[in-house]
Amino acid sequence: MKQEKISEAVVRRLPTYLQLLHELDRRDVETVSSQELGDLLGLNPAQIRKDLAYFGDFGRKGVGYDVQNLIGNIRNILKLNQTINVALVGTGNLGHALCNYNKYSRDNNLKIVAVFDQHPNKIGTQINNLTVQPMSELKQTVEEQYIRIGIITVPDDAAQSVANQFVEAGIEGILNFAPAVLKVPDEIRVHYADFTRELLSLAFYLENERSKTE
Amino acid sequence: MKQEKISEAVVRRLPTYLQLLHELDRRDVETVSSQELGDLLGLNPAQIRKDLAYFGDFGRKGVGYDVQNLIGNIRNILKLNQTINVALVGTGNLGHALCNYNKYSRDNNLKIVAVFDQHPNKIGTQINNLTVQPMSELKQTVEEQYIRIGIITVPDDAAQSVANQFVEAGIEGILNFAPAVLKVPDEIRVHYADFTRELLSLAFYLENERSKTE
DNA sequence: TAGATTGTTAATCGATTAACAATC
DNA sequence: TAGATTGTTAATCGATTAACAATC
Repeated sequence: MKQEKISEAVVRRLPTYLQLLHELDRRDVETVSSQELGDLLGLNPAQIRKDLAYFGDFGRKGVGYDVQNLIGNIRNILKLNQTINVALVGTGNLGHALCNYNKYSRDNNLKIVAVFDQHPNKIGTQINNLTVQPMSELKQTVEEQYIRIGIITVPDDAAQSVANQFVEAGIEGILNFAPAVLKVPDEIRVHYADFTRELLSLAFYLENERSKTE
Repeated sequence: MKQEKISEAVVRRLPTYLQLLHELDRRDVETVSSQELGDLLGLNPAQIRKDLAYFGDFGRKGVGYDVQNLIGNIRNILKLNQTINVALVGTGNLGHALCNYNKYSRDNNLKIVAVFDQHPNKIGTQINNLTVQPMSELKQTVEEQYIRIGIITVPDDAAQSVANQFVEAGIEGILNFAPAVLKVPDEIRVHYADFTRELLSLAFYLENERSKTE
């Protein structure tokens, strides 16, 4: 283990590793080699070893990695062993989907603990035990509940305004679902979960000129 | 313009460019330089020029890029000027959200034209003018409706099975929302829109040890 | 014309992969 | 011990950035 700066590419692979390891664990696989992981993920085994080695010596020479042990280590790296509170703004379909989608609170400790909306007729309604709050309460709630991550699921034209309010409230990171580029201070990290980007770039790779009779 | 192989990184930036250009167009901006685009997107202007130059000479020296003209060109590159039919499997919250979310059919021509679910009690229900169909009809519908892209919004343990059926039906690309790594033939392209990855990697960047009294 | 900005080549930077000594 | 596989260094590959001639 050496303390270099960890590249973003490395960090983005960690959740994928974790996902696969959880699956292997469910299948009662106890040990896995970088070669096997590479095969399953379509990655170079050297890359996997190098990625993991940034954070510690997790493997055993001649043996490989202990699945449960590696899961624990990656969870630690990603800070999933502590509870991280999350706020969500925008209770449209997508917001609802995310609130209900507790997959990400099953294995990790990221929890949506507050939900906000700008629409007066949404305020006060219940989503999954949470009462939709007005935007005016955002700052206070973020502070009181130690909320560290904000999720934005509002229409694109409202996204920047919500981001500003999150920043103002002292959030550390933003996950933005709106198809908009956000401007925030450098110390705030924004990740984009904008599926239109994925969908559009997918279209690029389609074959040209499929004859369509119509 | 030169015909090299286009790297994935370049392709992934194109939707972002397009997004911003649409916004500039709405603000009646007629011309934009790579410098301005770079400022707005946090990218190096040389990179933007180089990205665009892969596909053609879209700019004018001493002037910049005509916004509407560049929009048209990028739309062409991404094949958004033809209608591309899309199928969706999984009518949970997320599936509903995507069906209703017609943002991506406002500016581009990717259209969800068929919806499927495995649950008997979902079949026959209506989502946005579309009748939920059983999985048994997937192959035939894909063929009849020239569906080229499949979206997967089922639970992770069902994702691979759905992917197999999409491949079998002759789909060209898959957008997978399930937190699972899919195995498909090389010629099928899979993009992941798995927000848990984004959320988990975001957690990595949080400050350590925020003292939480509780 | 003078100023601005492209398209592109060359230089730099960073990330991936290969190779192998260490060792379980 | 022999075989396997790590952790890590060195080599390669690719992507980003700088620089600048071409030209609007």
